[in-house]
Amino acid sequence: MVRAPCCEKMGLKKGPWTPEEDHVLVTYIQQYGHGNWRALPKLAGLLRCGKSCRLRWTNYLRPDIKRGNFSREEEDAIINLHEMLGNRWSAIAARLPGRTDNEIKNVWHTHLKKRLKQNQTTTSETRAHFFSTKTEQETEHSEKYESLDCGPASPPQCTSSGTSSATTSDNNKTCMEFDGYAANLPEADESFWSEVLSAENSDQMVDQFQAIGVGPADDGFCLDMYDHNSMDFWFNILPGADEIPELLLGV
DNA sequence: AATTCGCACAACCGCAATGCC
DNA sequence: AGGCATTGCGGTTGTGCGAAT
Repeated sequence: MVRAPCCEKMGLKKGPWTPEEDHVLVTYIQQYGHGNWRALPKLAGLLRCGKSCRLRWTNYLRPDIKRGNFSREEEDAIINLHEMLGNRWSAIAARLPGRTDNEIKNVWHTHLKKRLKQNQTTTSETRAHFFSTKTEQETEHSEKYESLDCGPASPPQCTSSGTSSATTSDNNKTCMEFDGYAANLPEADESFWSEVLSAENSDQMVDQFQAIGVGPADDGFCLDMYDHNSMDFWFNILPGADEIPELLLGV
């Protein structure tokens, strides 16, 4: 048995709020606060359900709400937070003063998803270029990459469609999701760096790692390369390399 | 000028979490 | 501890409006 929507109760109004209703709600809350949302509409003389009043207040009428377009900084923040938190809109909103979860959700679905998709297309072109120019040996490597335990990933908690991110660390491997697939990559420990340094094109690779501030600890760089924990990170470094190091292939 | 289409945003719905008795 | 009421949250829908045809 499905619970009937609260507003189906006799006489309760649905749909867009009128300025008069807004005025009544704001005046009441300013005067008495909103102790009990369920009781509020009756006390304020509104023909709305408490849920509708709460939503109207939290998403639109609250005095601390910042109206108007999102700045580029805010959009970037949403994208970053979404990468970290997933669709936890209220958690994202908590980090963006004056913005509501509903507003952020709308902006995400109308603007940011598209923006992300465009960026992703650019990245995919880079990847396509990388794989189209690979040598025979690299082909072998990329086949290995493609044959990693890369079954479709379980529904990603913190990734949006098509994006990538590191998820868990397990058995000394870091699991990465990449366009819906998961790959286990090794931890970047000392042996990782010794393999990098002994690779044929080590100078080139080390240059590229160092360019982004990542490298072996004794070279004065941080070891925590999984701060850069997306496949974009790897593809940004690797296009210039002659081959993908075995380590990155999880071999 | 009329109609269609797509976008943006407000509002709703249902489930989950939390609080209270 | 269990049941009910309330609140919070995320997904989805409805509506208004401007652009395109």
